[in-house]
Amino acid sequence: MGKIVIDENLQQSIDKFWEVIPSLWRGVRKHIHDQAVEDYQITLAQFHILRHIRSGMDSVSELAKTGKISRPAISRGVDTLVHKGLVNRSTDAKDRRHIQLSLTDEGETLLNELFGNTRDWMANKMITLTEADLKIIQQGLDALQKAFTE
Amino acid sequence: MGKIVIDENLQQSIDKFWEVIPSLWRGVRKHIHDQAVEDYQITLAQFHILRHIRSGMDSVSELAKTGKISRPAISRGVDTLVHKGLVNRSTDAKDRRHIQLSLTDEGETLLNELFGNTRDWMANKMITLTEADLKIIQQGLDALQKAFTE
DNA sequence: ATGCAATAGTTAACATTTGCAACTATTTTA
DNA sequence: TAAAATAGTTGCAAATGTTAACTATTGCAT
Repeated sequence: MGKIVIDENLQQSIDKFWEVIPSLWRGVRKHIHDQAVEDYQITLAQFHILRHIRSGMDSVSELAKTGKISRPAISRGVDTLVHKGLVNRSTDAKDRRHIQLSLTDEGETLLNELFGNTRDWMANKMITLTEADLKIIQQGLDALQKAFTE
Repeated sequence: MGKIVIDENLQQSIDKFWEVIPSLWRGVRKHIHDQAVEDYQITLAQFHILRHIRSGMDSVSELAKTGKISRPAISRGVDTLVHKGLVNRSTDAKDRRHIQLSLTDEGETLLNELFGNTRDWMANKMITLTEADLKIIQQGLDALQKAFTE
């Protein structure tokens, strides 16, 4: 964690990251946001709860920790999703403090549609790229993943 | 904007994007957030306003449009930054409706420190990569940029 | 074994933030 | 030149977040 000598190549990679990723990510989020809000009447925060539940997180505490957001806030978000019929709460026999969260069929469907539409939107943009470009993108993302998840 | 046939390579690139970028970006944001809030007492929203002002946006409307956030919200965010002495407001002689935004020296310094620290943090992670990996990352980001900014 | 600490979740009270609508001031346009 | 559009701010209501307090359950230490 000490002082680092940053060589030119490394510096350029970081610069490029900041040049590309924030605006790209903003665009993706905007697309999802518009879809979620206009077509499905859920907020972006609620969407992220759904997304994380599908990715395997099944407790309020877990969602709060990864979302860097307080438990009460998540608890309320989950509550509205339950009222919308998108999420189920069920008690865990192993640990009766724990309330297991899962998507309803409707929640699953909604998320699949949202992701499907977003994937098509992204594909529409990326269809202009060559096969070689696509390979490079995958390799570049792999390298980033390797660096940032250890 | 019609139906698209998504070939395997394209599909894999999109999958990889979703596998890597959200969690990576969340990590970066968390690092910045912790820095900004704990060391400089500004919120993440305020940080993004500062960042966009430095990148050349000099009006409330412009910030609102790219930030996908209402003008009143930006107006208030700018107001607190002005009170903190990080942003200047000045009237534009060419168009007197327009209030030009700029960073004060203090705002500039704060942003430089924040970015510097974040860059060091990223470099610390990426120092494990080979020169070839770094080149691939740059090329991959270039390709993504090409696809998503038309 | 039992009592104390920790964990999971919710609720209450309060503060912050956001968005919509309305308003002023200025510029564009028809 | 009158009407429409644009830039920015402010008031108010709604949504969202945080801390503190509370219940229920489990883990642990003596």
